[in-house]
Amino acid sequence: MAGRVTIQDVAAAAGVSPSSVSNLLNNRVDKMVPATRQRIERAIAELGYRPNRAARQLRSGRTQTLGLVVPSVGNPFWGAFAREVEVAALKLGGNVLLCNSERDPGRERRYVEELWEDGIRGIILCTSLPSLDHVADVIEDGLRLVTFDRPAQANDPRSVVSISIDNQVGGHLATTHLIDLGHERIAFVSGSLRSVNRSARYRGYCDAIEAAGLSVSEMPVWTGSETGEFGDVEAAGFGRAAAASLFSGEQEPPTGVVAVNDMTALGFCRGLRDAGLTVGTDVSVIGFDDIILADLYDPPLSTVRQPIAEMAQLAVVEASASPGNAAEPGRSVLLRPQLIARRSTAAPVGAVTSSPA
Amino acid sequence: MAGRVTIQDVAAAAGVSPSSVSNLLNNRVDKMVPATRQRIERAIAELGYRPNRAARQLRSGRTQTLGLVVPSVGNPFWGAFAREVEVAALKLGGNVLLCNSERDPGRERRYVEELWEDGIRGIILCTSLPSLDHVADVIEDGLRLVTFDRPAQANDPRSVVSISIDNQVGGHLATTHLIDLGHERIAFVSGSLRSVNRSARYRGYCDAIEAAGLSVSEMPVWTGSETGEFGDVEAAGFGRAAAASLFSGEQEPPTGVVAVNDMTALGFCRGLRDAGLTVGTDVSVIGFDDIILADLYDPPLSTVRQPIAEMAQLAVVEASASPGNAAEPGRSVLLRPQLIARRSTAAPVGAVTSSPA
DNA sequence: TGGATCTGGTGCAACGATGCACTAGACGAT
DNA sequence: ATCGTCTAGTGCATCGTTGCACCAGATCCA
Repeated sequence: MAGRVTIQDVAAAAGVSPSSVSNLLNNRVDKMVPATRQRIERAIAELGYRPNRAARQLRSGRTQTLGLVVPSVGNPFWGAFAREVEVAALKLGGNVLLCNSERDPGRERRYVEELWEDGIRGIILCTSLPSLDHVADVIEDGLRLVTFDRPAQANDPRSVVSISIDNQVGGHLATTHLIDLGHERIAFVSGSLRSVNRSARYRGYCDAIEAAGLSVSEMPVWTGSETGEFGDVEAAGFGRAAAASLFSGEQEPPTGVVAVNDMTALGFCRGLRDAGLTVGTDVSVIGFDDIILADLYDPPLSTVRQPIAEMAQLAVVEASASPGNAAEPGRSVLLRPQLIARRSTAAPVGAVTSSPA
Repeated sequence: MAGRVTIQDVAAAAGVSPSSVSNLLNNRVDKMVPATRQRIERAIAELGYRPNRAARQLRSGRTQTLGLVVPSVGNPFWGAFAREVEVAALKLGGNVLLCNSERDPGRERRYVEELWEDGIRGIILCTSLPSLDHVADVIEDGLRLVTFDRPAQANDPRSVVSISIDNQVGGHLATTHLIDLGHERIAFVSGSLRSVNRSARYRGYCDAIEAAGLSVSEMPVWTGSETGEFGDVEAAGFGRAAAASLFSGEQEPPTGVVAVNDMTALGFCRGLRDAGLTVGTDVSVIGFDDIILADLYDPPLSTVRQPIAEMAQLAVVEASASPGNAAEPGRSVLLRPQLIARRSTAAPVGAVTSSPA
């Protein structure tokens, strides 16, 4: 039967006290003669001893388990991220408790509090809310909170670590890509912009538009209703609705579209097809995230890739940081996104860059 | 500061012993006068008491945390399932520890053992391996193992509960759909068939083919290399390779294709496009699972849907079953899959059912 | 040689909840 | 009054680990 060997058994086998075994286990080896250490290590190996987590946590108040709060692992982007987080945690000997917030601030708060009360001291919170007020109490109590996909805000609690790509650069990258291809009427499509990263992407879009000598005010920007749903599952629906709206004939339609993420972009593509248009030929579409389906789509979707594995690794390290370096300041890490050009973007019909007469 | 109130505090506040509080907490209320019970409940509410999980687990050996072992949450199907599992666990007051096996039997075993040794007594294992030998020890020790997406096998340990759709029916459904549309040359595309559910889907395919008076031996069946990779990420690559192979001109190509899952189907569609063919017009393709992208794809992918939410709910209930009803036998639950016809399937060109004259 | 200092380790009381074995007191039967 | 029985609730040892406070023995210095 597994899980039966205790620290006492190891101590007896090695001819030392349980305290010494504990000392070894907790790296208090400075005062221990090498021979003793080896005896204990031998005993541990021979008995196949594994410390009891519950006892450890009860006594020390610490745990190797991380909390991961994502909007929904049902969304391919978050699923991919969750996987990388688990991989990274495994490397550090930790586990991951999975929570789906459905982007509901109330659920976010409840999860964070519950995890905290269960003794979990490190949480990776994937939220795009501008404020962290709803979890401020717990942070003050000592929670190591790492936010992902949400750049730091001025009034965030000091200890918070933020990991994100530079969304403004990403938005710029996507938009410039379309401009370089020759597009001059470029739409921006998103659900509500009340999220930090979305508005940053939008800012990057605006910058690029202006830098090209175009005027944002003349561009078709579709941001759903400001008060509407925020879900990830709904993102595709948004995109579809946006396409229907922008190509309804009420205004001059765009030749290029920057979507706030791949799900929205995919939905937009579907909407284009509904309207009898062809993606990549009639209209260029670029997304954001590079989810697995982007490359599978027909046509393969151009997008801005987030370095998910690297970010997950960073997040796990920060969330696992030993409380020893308690003075460690909060900070913000912005990684650089990467443009992935595929077939959903091309020169606009009749553009200068297309085949010569 | 949260998590500070102990059972002693509650006992003191209610004027009873800690034992009585514990009795209430553990539903040993048969011997307790209602007034006492109410006093305790009041105290709990007023102090905001929450039992310490670690202490509980240490003492009782029980925990509310479930282990979930999926091939990879990066795969949209597993991501969607994981989400539903978490939702169901939440309803029962439980948590979910996430593990990605990458379909590696060694990792599966290590995860299961580790979870067991950490005191977790219920695990939902998403595996397609024909044998459960690699985790038999732990099951014997008392683990409540629920397998998902893997129908029970004759020599499975008795206590194992299996939850799955009826894959054979699913394969039959998909194939019959194509036959009904008029197809007579129907391929089956899969990675290795060394998995229980895939071979069941294949059996359903065979049944349907034979039932239609056609001959399986004349059908193009593509199953990758029997010894090849098994991954979910690779599934799309398989599909693409299969399309390249089946339309290389070496043999008469199929007009309809049954893919073993949606990722493979999507990859196949991409392969068709590589070959200059149009999905739904030149070739009909049907997948399996109904992942979120199936409906977004161009054209929307016909598929066989698994009732994920219902299955997740069932799995969680079984994995959380109190050890009280220890005599409860293992069993197998097969849910019925549902055909979702979309635009990737249509009558074959020149078929009787197409436009007359 | 006595006392200070250092080294390598041990003793033990927690951490917070559990649940078996027990009992104080009420009640009934004789 | 004595004894049994029942009810409602309590005492206490225990789960496995931790880490502070302590200590025996060796070494050093005057």
